[in-house]
Amino acid sequence: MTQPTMQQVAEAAGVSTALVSLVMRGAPNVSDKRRALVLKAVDELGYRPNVLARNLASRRTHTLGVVVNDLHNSFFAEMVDGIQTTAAANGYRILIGNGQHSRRGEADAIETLLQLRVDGLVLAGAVVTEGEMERAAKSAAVVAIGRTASSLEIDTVNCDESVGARLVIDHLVSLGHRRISHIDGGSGAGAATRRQGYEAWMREYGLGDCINTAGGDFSESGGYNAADELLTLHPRPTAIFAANDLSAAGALDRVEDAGLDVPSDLAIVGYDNTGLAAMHHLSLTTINQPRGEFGRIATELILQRLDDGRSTAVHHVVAPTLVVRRTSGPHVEASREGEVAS
Amino acid sequence: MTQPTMQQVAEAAGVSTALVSLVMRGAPNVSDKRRALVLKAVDELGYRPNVLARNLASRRTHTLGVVVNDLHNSFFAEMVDGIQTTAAANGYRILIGNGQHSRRGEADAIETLLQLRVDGLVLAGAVVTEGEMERAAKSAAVVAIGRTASSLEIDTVNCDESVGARLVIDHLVSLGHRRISHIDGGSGAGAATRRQGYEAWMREYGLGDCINTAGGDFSESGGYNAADELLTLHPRPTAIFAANDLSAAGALDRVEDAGLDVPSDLAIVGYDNTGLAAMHHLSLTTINQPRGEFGRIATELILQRLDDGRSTAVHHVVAPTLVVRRTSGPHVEASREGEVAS
DNA sequence: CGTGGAGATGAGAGCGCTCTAATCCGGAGG
DNA sequence: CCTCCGGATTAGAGCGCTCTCATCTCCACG
Repeated sequence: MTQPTMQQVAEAAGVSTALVSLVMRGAPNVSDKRRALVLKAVDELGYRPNVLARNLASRRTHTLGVVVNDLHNSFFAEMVDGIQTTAAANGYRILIGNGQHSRRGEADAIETLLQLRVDGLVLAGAVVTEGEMERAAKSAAVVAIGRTASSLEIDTVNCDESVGARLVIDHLVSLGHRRISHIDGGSGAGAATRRQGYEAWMREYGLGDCINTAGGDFSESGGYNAADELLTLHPRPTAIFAANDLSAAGALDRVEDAGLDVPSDLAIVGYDNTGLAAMHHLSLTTINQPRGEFGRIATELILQRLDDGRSTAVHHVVAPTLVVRRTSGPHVEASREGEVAS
Repeated sequence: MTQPTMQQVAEAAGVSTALVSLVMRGAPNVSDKRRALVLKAVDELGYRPNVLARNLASRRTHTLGVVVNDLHNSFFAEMVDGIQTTAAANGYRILIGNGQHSRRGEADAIETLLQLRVDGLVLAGAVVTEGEMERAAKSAAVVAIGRTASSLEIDTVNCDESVGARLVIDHLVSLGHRRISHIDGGSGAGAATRRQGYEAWMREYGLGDCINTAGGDFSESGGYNAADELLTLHPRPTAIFAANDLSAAGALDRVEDAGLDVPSDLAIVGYDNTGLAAMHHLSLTTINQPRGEFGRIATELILQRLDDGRSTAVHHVVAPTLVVRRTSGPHVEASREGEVAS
């Protein structure tokens, strides 16, 4: 279990440890002869550099820490892909810390990563306080995805939720909808901005009177209950804009239970473009956030601080896009006429 | 950006670095007076122990590496929770490496973690070769989840797929089904054992004649196409056992497109009990694997090697359970009678 | 054949911590 | 008041590597 050291490799190859170090780091000024000698020894001994010692001595880990708020949320997976790809392309490795969905867990993960002396830290959907982020920023380059930060030391990457809301309203209005209700995300991350965007764009279209928000909590059952509430309205809304896909799915359930047809009786639009939305079964119109892009940009921001020495904060805002699927369609007055006729 | 060291803390507190070290590690034989002195200095300087140096000096990292094959698969999230909880309870922290769904990515992640000198390594759904696992086992305690290993150095944790298949067949047969078809997972992990279990238990019930497998690939569209194929059979199967939830969802789609009712015309059972299956909209009967349990057991196996010095391999097999939801119900001959009547 | 200089190699001092062995200290016991 | 003892404290030698200099090679050039 005890591993060979650079010292042993040096002895086996008949050179100095400094030379072995150079070879291991791929330095250019090493003769082919010695390089071969060293590599042979490395191979025979099964030598594996001790990153701990290396990092300690070089005061640089070339490692980025990624703290995800919740591993269960597949939203983060693509983000991590983007981070990992960009990091690898620049000679950095990544280490993932799991926030376990709590502020405490997140703080622990950050601490662990900082103790390991990561060069940079990507906080994805972090719920820790800004103070904790600033504290972290004293030891590493920090970028937060999906939240704001006012410190000069912290960069951010966000999606323009207002644009997202606008895309939804634009889409629905162009389909002839006017009574567009919203199912919000309660106190969840991003819920407030989405709701504000909804209200702002409704007013922009002169539909201030039609603004109507039912309380949700980003969950399926929350969406179900909110839809239940919306269905009792007179006149009934012709479209529902849910704050995320899961609650849209819940709403869809409730609406279909009521015997209404989606989208002809009622259109439903979600948010996030999760795997769920793409399922044939649901085929939900939704807003897509470029998650891989988030990761890529976040990583680049860190690299700028690390390698280019930038020291002012950059706040990146990315525009979301609309993905049209089955659950949205032209407004049809059928159901209302039906009511009148009966 | 440069961080305070133990040296500085010692000076500030007017004690030796050795004493600071003792305080940081919570040693018992330190007077309250000095301890307070040290903690005060730590706090004022914002000192954070350098894990790199600590690990280097102590030759122990108290860190477990977790390599997940694919972060996108939420299957692993619960497993990681189990690992993390158990590890934390025993004074270990975890670091997650992402295999990026490829053998190469996995090998890289393993190498990174080993270079960091993790004490143990949990390979979740790993696709690396056994040789690579054995190589890793030379440097850390290794346990593989969801695959076999013959080395004495490697423990494993697996689910008994045969029992899973049996639970499904038992359930369907007890509901009166006989013509139970299978949608398999092609060459995916676990697909073969699930298919074999299906066939074995069908024979056990004397239903060898009804064995019928349509090729899938663990995907939604694969399930859809397989169901398409199964619906052309005469007589048509009355139940479908899909190798995972996603293909079950695809099958469900196809079956409902055909105007058949689930479960009265055709029952559908999935496998894995993913979040998908739990959705009200699908409400899929499926097989649950105790994922958190996997993680817990895997971690305990590692701790046994690490702290108790076990040196023989242990292969743990866990039993899955059946989760009955909406998509399975008694066999009703209605559709067939309907055909006869027309 | 001597010389200069660029490229290749080596010596050695840390990096920040742990850990062993040695030292210190205060009070119980004589 | 001295001795002794055990807990509290410290000195100092590493852990395995990097990095700065110093040194050594070797060959083109005069």
